[in-house]
Amino acid sequence: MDPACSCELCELRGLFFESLKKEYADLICSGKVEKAFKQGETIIKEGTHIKDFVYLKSGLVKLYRRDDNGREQIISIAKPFDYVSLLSVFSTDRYNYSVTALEDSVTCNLNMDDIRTIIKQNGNLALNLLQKMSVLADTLILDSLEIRKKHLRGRVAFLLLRFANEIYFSNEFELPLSRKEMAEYVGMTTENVIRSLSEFRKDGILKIYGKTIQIVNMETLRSISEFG
Amino acid sequence: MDPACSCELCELRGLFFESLKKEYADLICSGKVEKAFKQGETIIKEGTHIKDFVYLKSGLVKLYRRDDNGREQIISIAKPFDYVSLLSVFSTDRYNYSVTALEDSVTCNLNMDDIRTIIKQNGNLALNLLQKMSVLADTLILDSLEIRKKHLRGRVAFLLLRFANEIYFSNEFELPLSRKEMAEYVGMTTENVIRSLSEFRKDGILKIYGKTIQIVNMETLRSISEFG
DNA sequence: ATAACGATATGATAATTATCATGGCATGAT
DNA sequence: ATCATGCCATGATAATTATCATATCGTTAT
Repeated sequence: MDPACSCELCELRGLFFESLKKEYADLICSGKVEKAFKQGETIIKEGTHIKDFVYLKSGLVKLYRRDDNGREQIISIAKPFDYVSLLSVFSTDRYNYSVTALEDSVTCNLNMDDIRTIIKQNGNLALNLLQKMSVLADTLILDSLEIRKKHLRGRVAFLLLRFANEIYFSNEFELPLSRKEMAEYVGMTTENVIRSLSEFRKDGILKIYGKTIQIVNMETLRSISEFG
Repeated sequence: MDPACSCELCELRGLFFESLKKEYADLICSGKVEKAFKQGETIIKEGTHIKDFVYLKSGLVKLYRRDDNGREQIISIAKPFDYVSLLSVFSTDRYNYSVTALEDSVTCNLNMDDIRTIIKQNGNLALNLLQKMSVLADTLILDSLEIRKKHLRGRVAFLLLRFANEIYFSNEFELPLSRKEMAEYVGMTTENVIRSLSEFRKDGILKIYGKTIQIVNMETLRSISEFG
């Protein structure tokens, strides 16, 4: 094995390498490129030719599209272990969304041709990928339906709960999104995101210090998210 | 080859069998079950254990979820060649949506364990499935974003165009959905679907005879869908 | 035949949400 | 320093959409 290849130590290796024989793992590993991105930097640009299979080692990124009027629509927030390029990567040769870093992030890029070659010879990897892609697609679709059926306050509550419980695992966190981006995520206007946050603050559900949010009353927030 | 197995003649065989060696194709083929459903019948019920890999030979079906308030949300309309169970099938052991027939339909059900076994030994099939799943997921997500950014009239126009141009390939067709179901698909109320249709009729864009729709002015409908 | 029901349809009104205007407060550029 | 710019914030108003009430029509059950 290539001694310069540290994939065996990578905290993500299980996702990929658990299903691969050593020789294949080495091929992937030696072909990989790690890239670091600062907050705000573009990782993938919509319309770009797909060459790499990208996953996120650390940080936080947003996937989004720009519509005809130049407005952005955020598709999802991806955290480490998520396969950033997974959706488009097998369906087309160009990305149909962009990805930018919400926090300083590190990606690991694997060569797409290598991946294809290995899949053809390795059924376990294929099943593994099918499963991950299936989970991802399911999640995105269910989230989308979930958000759609809520009122504005419920959408903002939903987002805050997501950050608290599934990303930062804390009642207090710094929002990685601007108010505008939150609006782009849940399909409402910036003003109404701000208004909802202000109302939550006035009702004693949150404390807000700029981008830092402290959830004071998790239960109420939860019931607003479910319907209130 | 099993002489009773007519998969070689199936119009769908290309989707599956083009990537399989004969021996595997025979295994799949002899394990398949074809099922016929009348309009309105349930094909898959949310929460049910997944045993089969289902695809649609003929007809038209809706995929939908029931939310906590008992309301239905339609995820998509699937037409022949679509892999009805594709989304959940690799991610979980239970369906998280239901499928019912909008028209008389025939499905072909393959044994999921067989599929898994064969994928492990057949990389081309795996890549083929990955690609199809990727396309499907992409489409669902982009459609969802597309619908979300439109006003109500635009959503109804979008739906009508979809039926005319991608399903029935005609300016005149019989709606496979009730007004209520159209509303559940695009996230609006039944009354407003009806109102939009009535307005299109008054404006001379459509002729409506119950469930039969004739699109008189395709261009106007298209511009309403895009934004108007 | 008649009653009951669900789908279609329309209007009036209420609720929700977007848009527009304005101002404060940071931050970075000149 | 001050200027411009991009968030954040709030209020007033307009637009959009949902809800409620009511009626018709067709179908099915009795």
